[in-house]
Formats: sequence, structure tokens, C-alpha cells
Amino acid sequence: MNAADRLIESTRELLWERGYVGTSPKAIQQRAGAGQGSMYHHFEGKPALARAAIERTAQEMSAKAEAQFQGAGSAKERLIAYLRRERDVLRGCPIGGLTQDPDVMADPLLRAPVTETLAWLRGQIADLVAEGVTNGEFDASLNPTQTATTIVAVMQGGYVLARAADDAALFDDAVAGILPLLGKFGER
Amino acid sequence: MNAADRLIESTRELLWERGYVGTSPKAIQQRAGAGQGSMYHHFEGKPALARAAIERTAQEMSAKAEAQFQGAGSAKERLIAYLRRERDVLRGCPIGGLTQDPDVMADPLLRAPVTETLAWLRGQIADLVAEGVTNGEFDASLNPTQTATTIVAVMQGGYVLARAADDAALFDDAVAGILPLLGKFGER
DNA sequence: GTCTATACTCGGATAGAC
DNA sequence: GTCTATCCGAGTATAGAC
Repeated sequence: MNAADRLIESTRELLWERGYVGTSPKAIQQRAGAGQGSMYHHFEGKPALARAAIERTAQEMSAKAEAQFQGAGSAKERLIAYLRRERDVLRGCPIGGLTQDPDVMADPLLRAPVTETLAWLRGQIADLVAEGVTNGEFDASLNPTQTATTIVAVMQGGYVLARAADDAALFDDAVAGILPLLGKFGER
Repeated sequence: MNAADRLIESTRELLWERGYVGTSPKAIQQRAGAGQGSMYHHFEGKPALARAAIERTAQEMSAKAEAQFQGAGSAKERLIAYLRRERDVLRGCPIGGLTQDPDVMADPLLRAPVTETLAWLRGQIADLVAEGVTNGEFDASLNPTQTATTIVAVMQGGYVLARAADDAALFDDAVAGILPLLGKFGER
């Protein structure tokens, strides 16, 4: 891996662990095994490097989700498979967590991938819910857009509660508690 | 308000806006209209001041929630009133947001009020859900503890999505999407 | 491309005067 | 109790040598 890539990867890790305000150029360089000269040769500064890192993280997150959404199975099966997929729960969501970072939210270039990725995710899930309603897996009274927002919120909030309690099981509980919503109500 | 109180209040605001790693003693002093001497006379340092600030915020948040939980109405009515209560959605949750702060999570004294407040909140809501199941407002198949975790997660995640999209309506959508869970399933 | 030197501000705090 | 002076390292770069 070349220096530019190592710098981006280090930045991704540090943004995940410590956020943008908590991450210094020096820390990035040390983790990447690169000097200052190298970093400032490849990137204009900390914001440019962070932008590259956040974009890569957003791409990766979308790609992973998309693979689940386009996998085999009914809409409901794919949705539940996505919800139950293995996650690094105690580290939090590497995109959602950035919403707490004041400097990320204040910079349109850093903020955009965060905004867009979560909006895209809600859209994808809304499509799955709509498909499930159409094929009769879900109750017809569900509002796909609203339900998708709730589902993504449960995950984002699940990360928060799990981190607060230092217990990954809270993420699973939060998700499990929403599953009744994804049954046909008349059936239970 | 005396200097110590002004310092705590400034710290509360800054922790909410910028988190712990993003908040400097100097910024606290300026907002409080207090000098360094004053700050270091009243508090041992930034962590001690932050501890006082976080504890006060946690107290206030619990007290507000408790007022709702002990208000008039059935369990379901009180729960929904709490969920729909007015909130400063775009600023995020002043307690939940701290879970993203690496230095808060790393310091047991700063972390404890966060952990405890969210655990307490889940417990309170679990009690409300259990009461609602008992009195027949909620479906008997609901698991109170798990459902409470889901409800708190929806709120915490609602803040995240609203901030990401810069749109408070997403919080309301997330909450609205969970309400069907709080009907009796057979009735819909 | 990468290194080292240099620069200047800020973060976080201590010391002693008033 | 509060103010000012001072301290030292860290944050965030720029400049020029190699």
C-alpha cells in the first residue's frame, strides 16, 4: 500500500475511534508510518485527507449494505439479514458517529457524504419495505418511508445504547424489539 | 449566578455543541465571562468541570423525563406524550451524544452519568410498557425490556438522522414509525 | 516523494500578586 | 476569589534540502 493509501486508512481508523476534532495530523502520520512531508505532499491538509477518508468509508458502507439488499431471499428476509449482519457494535457507526462532530457538520465537504449515505440507506430500506408490503410480507398499513427511517434510527440508536452500556447486546435488543413491526400484525 | 455556576453552564453548552474533545478551557472561560484564575480556583481542571456539567445535564434530563412519566393519563398516553414532547432535535441529545466522545468514554467519572442515565431511562420505559401490557393497552406479546431499548434507540437514532439531514422532521418520522408497535396488533 | 527545520497558535495548567 | 504572567507540549502547517 502506498503512502497516500496508508494515510487515508489511518485517517479512517482515527475518525472512527476519535472523531475529527479528536484526530491530529501527527497521530495520522504516526499510524500510517508516514512523515509530515509525505502527508502534505499528498493532501492539502487535514480537511482534504478527512474528506478522502470519509468518502471511502461511505462507499464501503453503502457497498456492504447493497450486497445484502440485492442478495437472495424475499424482501423481508433480506431486510432481516441486513439487520442481523455482524457488526463492530461497540465501535459505533463510522458514518453516523460523525454527526456528533462539530467540525464535520460545519464543513459541507465533510458533511455531504454523511448526509447522503444515510439518506441513501433510508431510501433503500424504504424500497424493501414497499416491496414487502406489495408481496404481502408486511402489513399494508406500514408507511415505507417512515418505517425505513425508524429502522435506520433503531440501528443508529442501538449503537449509542450499546456504547453507553459497553454491551453489544443492546444493539441486538433494539433490533429485536422492532421485528414485531415487520410481521403481519394480524398473524400474531 | 456566581462564577462556578456560570462555568458549569458554559461547559454544559459547549459539551452539547462541541463535545468534550472539542471544548477548551479558554472557550469555557470566555463564554462564562470568567478568567483562568477563577476557573482553576473553583475546579481542579477541565475533567472536573466537565464532570459537574455532565452530572447536571443528566439530572436535568432525568427530572424532565420523570415529570412526563409520572404525569396524568394511562401508561400508553404518558409514553406517547414523552415521545412527542418538544425537543431541541437538531442539537442532538446532550447525553447520548457524549457516547461518541472518546475522552468521555475513556474516563469512568465522565462516562458514568451517561451510562446510568440511559440505563435508568430504559428502565422507566420498560416499566411503562409492562404497565401497558398489564392493563391491556399493549399487545401481551411485547417484551417490556426489549421494547424499551428499541424505543430509546429510536429516539437516539432519530437525533442522529435529523442532524445528518439537518431536518428535525426525521426525528418525528422515526418516532411515528414505531407507534404501530404500541397499538394492540389485533386491532389494526 | 520524503525528510528536517522552523513557525506560530492553542490547549491545559501552575504561580504568585492583588 | 480573581487577575496576570509564565510554562511546555501539541496542533497545524510552510520552506527548503535531499
